[in-house]
Amino acid sequence: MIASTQTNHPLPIAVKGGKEQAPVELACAKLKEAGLRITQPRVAILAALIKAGRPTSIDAIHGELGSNSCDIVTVYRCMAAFESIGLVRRAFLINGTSLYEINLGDPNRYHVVCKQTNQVQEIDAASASELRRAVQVVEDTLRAQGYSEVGHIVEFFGKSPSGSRLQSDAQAPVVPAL
Amino acid sequence: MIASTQTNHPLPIAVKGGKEQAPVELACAKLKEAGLRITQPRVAILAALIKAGRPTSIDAIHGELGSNSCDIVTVYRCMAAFESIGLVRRAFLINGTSLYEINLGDPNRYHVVCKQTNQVQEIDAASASELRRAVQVVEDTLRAQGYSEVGHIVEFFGKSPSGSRLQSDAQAPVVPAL
DNA sequence: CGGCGAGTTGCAAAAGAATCGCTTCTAGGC
DNA sequence: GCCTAGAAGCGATTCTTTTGCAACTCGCCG
Repeated sequence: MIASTQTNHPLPIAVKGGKEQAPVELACAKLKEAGLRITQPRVAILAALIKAGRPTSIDAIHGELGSNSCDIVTVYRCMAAFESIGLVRRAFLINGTSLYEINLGDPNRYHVVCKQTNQVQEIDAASASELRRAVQVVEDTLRAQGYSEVGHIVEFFGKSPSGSRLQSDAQAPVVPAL
Repeated sequence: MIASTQTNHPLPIAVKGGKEQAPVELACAKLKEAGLRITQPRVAILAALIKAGRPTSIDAIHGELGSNSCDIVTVYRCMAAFESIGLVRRAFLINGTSLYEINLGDPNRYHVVCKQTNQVQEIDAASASELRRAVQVVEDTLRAQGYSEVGHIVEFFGKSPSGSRLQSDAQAPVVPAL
């Protein structure tokens, strides 16, 4: 069950603006739109993703779901499904593992990941948009060259000043991103 | 350039041109410079990397070394060592595995990887330099924010027009890397 | 020019991340 | 309410990368 945080859909907030819908509902709408079923595990996973609000590991999401959660394999499969319909975006760590972030339609986000804590922070808007533009140029060029289904990975890494302070902590304490 | 400073060798090929040093020698010089030993496996690996001239998988490099080669674990360890001193650059595939490319001092390269064949192609110079600039802006900003050891990953993916033609071939056979 | 020792390698085994096969379950259309 | 294709559960597996430890060797020193 998903508790009282989200009422049984008489659409309390949704209808209001006609446009602003509870994020989970919006995500579910996208699921349906893509012909995927809205199942209890999927809703829980989406809720966890939305609640996290930042790139999160499969393992962390699975953990977040609590003891009554679904199998971790299901999380893997859901993420793959979500990614294929663009409901989530993937971010990469230097070790090759990936994090997932909900995508409800906003423009691409770019992150910097602390080498020590794996804490994720967003790149400032100005730099990000310049980056977005440069990436756009490349992708357009590639499409012009005949490439299809063009995509990209962009990640930044560094020792964050706050990360250094926390470096004794094995895992980021302030931000349980992982 | 540095030719005269290191004539301590019989200089087999190197002397010939008088200025162009064999890449392998250059790489070995970098090894020594970093305080790492120049061993037979390392030389072989570097030679393979240089011969490849493009991002190559650990497995492929190991295979390239032939039957009299070193253990694949050694290739892993050497790559880690080489990367830590900047002798190689790492590129990433969507599946999280990585490729390694020799770095003898030239500016950062960016690639597009075919989703079907894993064929790697370089991004055209114009786009690449624009990208480089945008990345530079971000990294400078991060350093200004207190980040250290800043680095990044940038990869592009897509179905290449040639890749579609070759899609039955498991591994890229023809591939003019650039 | 032979010995010594820290750095390297080899081999076996382990650790992880992600995937697969197959059975059972269920969302949601009829 | 019934039915079935899609989804979830669970165990086992694949594949990449890492680790532990003994043996080896590069290259500095006497």
